[in-house]
Amino acid sequence: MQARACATMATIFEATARIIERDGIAALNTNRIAERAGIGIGTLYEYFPNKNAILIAMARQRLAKDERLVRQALAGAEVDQDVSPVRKAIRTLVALHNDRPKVRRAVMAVHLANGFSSEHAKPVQEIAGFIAERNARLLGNKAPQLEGPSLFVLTRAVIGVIRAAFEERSLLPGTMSLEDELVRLVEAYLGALQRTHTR
Amino acid sequence: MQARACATMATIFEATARIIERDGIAALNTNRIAERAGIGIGTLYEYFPNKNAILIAMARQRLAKDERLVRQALAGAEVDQDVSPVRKAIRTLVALHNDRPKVRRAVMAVHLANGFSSEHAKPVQEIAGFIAERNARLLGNKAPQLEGPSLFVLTRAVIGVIRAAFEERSLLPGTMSLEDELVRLVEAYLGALQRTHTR
Amino acid sequence: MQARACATMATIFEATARIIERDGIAALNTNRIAERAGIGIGTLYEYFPNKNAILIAMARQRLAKDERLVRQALAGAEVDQDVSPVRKAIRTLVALHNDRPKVRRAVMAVHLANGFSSEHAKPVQEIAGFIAERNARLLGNKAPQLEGPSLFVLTRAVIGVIRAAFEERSLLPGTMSLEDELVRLVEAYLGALQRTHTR
Amino acid sequence: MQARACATMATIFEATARIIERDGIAALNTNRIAERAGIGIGTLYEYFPNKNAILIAMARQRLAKDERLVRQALAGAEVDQDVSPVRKAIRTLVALHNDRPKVRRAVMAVHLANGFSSEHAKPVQEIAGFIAERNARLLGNKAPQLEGPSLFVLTRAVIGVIRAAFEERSLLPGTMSLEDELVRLVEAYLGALQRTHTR
DNA sequence: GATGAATGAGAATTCATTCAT
DNA sequence: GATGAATGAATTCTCATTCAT
Repeated sequence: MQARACATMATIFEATARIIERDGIAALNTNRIAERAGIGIGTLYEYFPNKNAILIAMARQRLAKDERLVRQALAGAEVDQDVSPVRKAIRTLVALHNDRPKVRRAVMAVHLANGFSSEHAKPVQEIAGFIAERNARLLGNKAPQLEGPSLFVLTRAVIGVIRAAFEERSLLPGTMSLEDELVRLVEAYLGALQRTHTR
Repeated sequence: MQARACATMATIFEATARIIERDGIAALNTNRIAERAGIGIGTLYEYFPNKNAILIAMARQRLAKDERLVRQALAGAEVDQDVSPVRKAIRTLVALHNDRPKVRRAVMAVHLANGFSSEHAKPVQEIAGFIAERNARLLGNKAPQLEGPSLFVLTRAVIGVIRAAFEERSLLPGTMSLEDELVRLVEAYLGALQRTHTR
Repeated sequence: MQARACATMATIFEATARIIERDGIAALNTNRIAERAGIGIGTLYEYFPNKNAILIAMARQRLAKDERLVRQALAGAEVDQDVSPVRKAIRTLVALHNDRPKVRRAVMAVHLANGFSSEHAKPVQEIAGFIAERNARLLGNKAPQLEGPSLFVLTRAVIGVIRAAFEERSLLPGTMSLEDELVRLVEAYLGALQRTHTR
Repeated sequence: MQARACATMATIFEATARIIERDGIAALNTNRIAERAGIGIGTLYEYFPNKNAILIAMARQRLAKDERLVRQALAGAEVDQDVSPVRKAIRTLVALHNDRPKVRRAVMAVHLANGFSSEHAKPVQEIAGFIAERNARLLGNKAPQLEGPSLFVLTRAVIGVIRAAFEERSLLPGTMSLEDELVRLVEAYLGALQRTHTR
């Protein structure tokens, strides 16, 4: 019963994603979702109170996945010392945006438009916290103080760049240089913070 | 006749802006715009082929204004040596986002959703170019090479942060710290670039 | 469910017919149809993709009825030898045009304007085929060769006259003479054909 | 001034015809006519009280031309004895329908829909009258009595066939057989009439 | 729990026509 | 006599949502 419900929801999500990918978000409507999902329109409303709720649920699912994968990547970075955790995190973040980018964009736009914008930064905030903590451990009190405004700026800068890279269909996403420059940006900023703090 | 047409367009823009501010973009429809603008619905369609076109025109007007003001600010920075051009540019950019933020957000979202995303970065690109040039002048060949990926990353990081600050209704926009941290971000990145380049 | 759907479609047809009869085709619009049919406008669009489709469906229904009735009449003519099959067919055809002539005219005009003009001649073609076959049976190889151009000319002449009689609101439709003259026209032409053929 | 007015009207007619030919009658609207005619919309309303009036005037102009040309053809037939007047008339009639058939169809449909259907048969009526008279002259009282119902049937049969040939985009219009069969139809009918009358 | 026919408020857009210049 | 900006009634059609089965 619970499993059944989850399966139905997954079907609804998949149908929605496919419509967005093929025909754009403007062509998305509840009847179409139900049809493609192979369920009755009434059933759809059994699972979601309204159309928007579907999109928002999708966005949240995605953000949760982001968080999960980023955590995993950082945990892996602990072990695998070849790559810096910053680079690892950024690489994961870029990869996440590569997964069904059109759907991601559309779904996030709705999520945002509905005022849940703060939820967006959570996964990145996660990383930042982790890195700050790690730095504290390694550098002691010489660690950059990552909090409040600086935390905000760093995290939003990173997501801002990644999002722009995908939205503007620039050629960057495929390149290594996007990752390189983002790493540079983060490390430069962290360095600057640290210098201020130490002084 | 030309002046008249411009006035009508301005009226339409103003009506649209007011509706967005009061009732949100979901409540925006052409009949309402015409009504609030005090013109016939037919007249509205004499000026714009469809609803979307109004929003896109507004976004473009806004971006043009951004560019103009940023240029002015940078020109002023030449004279007034108290404030660094980077800070001056960032201050202007933040100020621009403070002007009717709800309208800006809505209008830009449509502009973006219609595939004009590349136009968004133009004003910031402008600044970056100016600063790069200035640096080249002052530092000679030690100046950071601002182009391609690094130009992209820097500009999108800045807009990303500013946009997030407004969209997430954080308290930053009012504070000095947003500006401070952005300046730090930009200068740190430029510094890092320069170091790489020189080495 | 199937029966229900048919009933709804019949209701829509009836409402449409009544509006055409009372106020003319210019006054016909989907909202009015739905209103008179006692259904929601949305329901109407559940059954027909657009306004035109309703009119075209009506025309087709009518043409199907024509064919059915003409077939019946010809079948009856086999038995009842008092009246020639030509006269019987023409009588039926005239009668069919007498049934809601205003609706018929309007509906057929749309059908025609949408490029389905070839469907119009089907019922008459039917008769022609029947008569040609009968003649062949009775007269053997002396029967007039009714095919290609001559079939076209004969059938369109008959419908042309009947349509004109109704469209021009002439007094003929009520009279016996319309029928008499049409019979004369058909028999004269068939005779001429036969003579050419025999010679 | 008078000449000027006629020229403007001709321009309006030509613009209307072109729009009908290119985009169909559904795409015809007064603003477009004015634009294509290179005149102001206000000017158009100086010449015609409303949109329909334009189409009706065009239909009438065309019918007048029909009549003129048919008269000329018949007059010519008096002299040139090689071709029967019936054939000559039919040939002219077919030729007339070949001239901008799409425009003719559209314009006549409107003319008809506005209740001027009786005007349609005038040119053909003309011919019929001429032929009847000629027959009377040649055959004396043995001539077929062409009047009332028989006149109606003969004339409408001919136009019905020609119109169908063009509307159904049959291949006939190019062929000789259309003309041949029409001549056969008319002569057969006239012959039948004469036989009845004589008996 | 599933269904899907029915709904109707509401949105975009058109276009014949007017009238002040 | 010409113009064309302005008009707004009217129309088509969409789609989120409901509710009886």
